[in-house]
Amino acid sequence: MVNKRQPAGAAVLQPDVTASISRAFFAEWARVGFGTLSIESVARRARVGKAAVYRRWPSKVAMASELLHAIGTGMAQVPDTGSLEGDIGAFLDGAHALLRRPLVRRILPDLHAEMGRSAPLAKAIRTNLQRDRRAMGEALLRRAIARGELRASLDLELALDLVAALLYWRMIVTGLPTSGTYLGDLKKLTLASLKQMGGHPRGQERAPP
Amino acid sequence: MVNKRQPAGAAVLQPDVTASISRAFFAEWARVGFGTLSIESVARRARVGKAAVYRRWPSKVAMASELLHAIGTGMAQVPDTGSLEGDIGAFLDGAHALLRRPLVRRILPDLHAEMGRSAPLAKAIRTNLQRDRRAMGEALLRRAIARGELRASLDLELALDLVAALLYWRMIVTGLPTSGTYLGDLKKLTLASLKQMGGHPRGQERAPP
Amino acid sequence: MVNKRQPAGAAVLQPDVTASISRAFFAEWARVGFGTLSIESVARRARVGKAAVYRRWPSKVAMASELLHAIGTGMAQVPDTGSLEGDIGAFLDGAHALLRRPLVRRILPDLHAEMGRSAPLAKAIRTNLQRDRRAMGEALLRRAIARGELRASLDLELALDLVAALLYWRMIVTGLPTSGTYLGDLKKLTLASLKQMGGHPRGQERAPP
Amino acid sequence: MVNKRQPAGAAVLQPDVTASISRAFFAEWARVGFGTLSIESVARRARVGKAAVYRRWPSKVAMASELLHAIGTGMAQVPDTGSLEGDIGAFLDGAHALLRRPLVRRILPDLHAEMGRSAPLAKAIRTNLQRDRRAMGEALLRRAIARGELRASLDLELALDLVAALLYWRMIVTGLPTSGTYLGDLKKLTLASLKQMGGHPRGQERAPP
DNA sequence: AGATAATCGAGACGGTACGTCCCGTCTTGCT
DNA sequence: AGCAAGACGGGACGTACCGTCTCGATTATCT
Repeated sequence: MVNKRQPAGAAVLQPDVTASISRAFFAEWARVGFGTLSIESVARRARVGKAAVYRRWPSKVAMASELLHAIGTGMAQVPDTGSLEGDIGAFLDGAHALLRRPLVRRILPDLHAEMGRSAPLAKAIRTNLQRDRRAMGEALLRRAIARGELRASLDLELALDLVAALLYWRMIVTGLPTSGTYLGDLKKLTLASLKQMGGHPRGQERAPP
Repeated sequence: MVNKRQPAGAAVLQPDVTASISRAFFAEWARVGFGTLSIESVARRARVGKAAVYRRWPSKVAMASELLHAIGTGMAQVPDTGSLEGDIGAFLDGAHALLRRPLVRRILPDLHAEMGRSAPLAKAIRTNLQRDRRAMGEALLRRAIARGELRASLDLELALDLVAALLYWRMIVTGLPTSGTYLGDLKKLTLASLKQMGGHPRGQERAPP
Repeated sequence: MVNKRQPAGAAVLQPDVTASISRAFFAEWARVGFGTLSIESVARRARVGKAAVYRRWPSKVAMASELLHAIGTGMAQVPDTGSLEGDIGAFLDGAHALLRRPLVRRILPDLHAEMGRSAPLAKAIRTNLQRDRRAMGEALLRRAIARGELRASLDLELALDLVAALLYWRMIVTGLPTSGTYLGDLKKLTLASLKQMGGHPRGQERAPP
Repeated sequence: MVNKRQPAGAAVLQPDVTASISRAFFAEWARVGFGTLSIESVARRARVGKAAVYRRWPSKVAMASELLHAIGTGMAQVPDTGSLEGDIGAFLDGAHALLRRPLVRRILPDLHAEMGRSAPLAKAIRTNLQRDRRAMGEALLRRAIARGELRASLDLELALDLVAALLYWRMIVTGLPTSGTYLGDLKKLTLASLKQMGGHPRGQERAPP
């Protein structure tokens, strides 16, 4: 048995207090935005003293970095359905489901805006979340190339942007609705565009019938 | 004869004060974000009394709406170069130049985040700026259809998203650099993708050589 | 003949505007006190533009000095009834009537307070008003000495203070009421005290019966 | 056993902050007058947040009332030297010393002026300070009557006014200096005047030799 | 009669203070 | 030691006025 006594009267950060703060943090973020977000309001919502928050994280940015990291680790799931069409479909379905959650819709653009302002936050997010997601996307594309579904000459950078950009733009930036067929059409467009990438552009220049 | 007399001794808001406030407003926005932006700091930076600001706009949101509108009106320029390739190139060049400006890079994602929170701001922006830009984009595509460069069956919604989304994603969201060739490759990709839209997807399914 | 032409089309400060401002000035002074008194509120009450006030006086203190001087000149009336008792009675009756006026009750202590703060105001008041009143009091006492009603050896300074101090203290400082008999008793006390001044104090030391 | 527990973690107003505010309050009062006195300047001078002031007193008047009361309680000292001459001398010496203090010279007339304007302040001061001082004065006079030094028939009201009025008038209202002999002469005058009060005025009417 | 210039009201200007609210830090006393 | 409660210095809120300054419109004099 481990004799790991705390130095007499030593208390330990209580996990349920931490969890309560974490929930309150994201709820408040979604409600008022990162800039306006105050530790005090988080503590109030978590029914916790302010000191309990500051004992855990030194700042708002540190709090966001750590909590987002904890969430993000389980998020970059690689599907590998066996075909490019299946992989793209699964990826877009997942992203669609994620971006439909109100909390995410509110927090994501705010996070990107704050990253433009706070270098530490930007670094933390880019190295912890975006890198993983980008690596996952690259793997997906390389598998398709290996299967012969895509040309080896395609521009990976551009292809990755293509896969991610449209859904984000539609759902987060424009705020327009994604009608029943939109997601399906988007899948088709993405697939078709990927397939022609790396080819000779002249081939497509004939006027469509 | 115009009977446009002021009511005797009426003082008038001075244009140079308005201009100074406007400059300070955007500078502060870029610096701290919309949520944290305080009227007091704007007035201080503009070397102006707080009352001079409140005399002009009742709130931060009203201020943003009007000032962005004033800026945005001159922004939705339709190029009409005579060919789809030229139009797309001109549009992306313009957007690229715009998104390279530091002030815009800071403010744009913040604006989108705030629009998700403030319905009045969202409405003002969407009806004043996005509607115009979207209309301009539609006109561009319809001209290309009329010229026979694009199929009449293409999904306009999706096509518009395609044209706008990638550059925004790359420059604003990921924050990654747009290398010398990136913009050119993006133009080619956009053009090729547009041209195949509305066609039978099966035709492109043959494995690339 | 004096060739004192105005430079063609010269306008002149309108007397009724000046009078209206003067009335409003004292009314406002009585209402809020000198420190809180603002030119703006005076102009508002006088239904006059702010500039009309500033065109006449450069400051609040200058305004008070000039207006009080204009009022005070007609105030230091020497009665000369032929006897000390008559003179003292007349003086105290006059002072009593003056200090009963609400405007005076309000303004006088405020003026004294402000004089302790503003050297220019203090100088203006002391040389314009207090000097005259003090001279008048001295003349009154000297006449009584000449008549043999008072000793020549009495201390003029102290005697003057005695005549003025009690009524001011009672009416202005303590704010207690001056009952019907108070003023009469005060006259008797003042008279008796003056008469014994300058004499040998031992004479009065016998115990009262 | 005293059950005076605070409700768990209750914070308590810090006495040194209160003292700092009090000092700053009187200093500012003496500097600019009660009307012009701003809470903000008091807080600034005390190097304290505005909230720390408002946490203690709801208004300027309440602040003045309480602080003056706190000061005034230790002020109404009854000397009781055993003789009227000694008592009067001690009282006037004390008053002289008090009225010589610059802070008092500035604040006192301002306080009286403000009392004419603010009923709550007037009530607070009259019941807390003036009542005590007046009671102390009455006791002094009654002792003298008991000793046979003064007539029982003298008018207490008038006598009290006499004792207090002259020094206040001289030092505060006229602002004239109190030369070396002035205070001594004043004592003699006061004493002599008191002794003759309540007697037959005719007895003193014979012309002084 | 017409020209002219100072005075008039109105009000925008840069400021300061209001009294409230909330921030992040720090202290206190209970568990 | 961890916890809640809350006082602390500080800063922004949006309003109300401050004294200064700038307007057209008015008005009284002088040509």
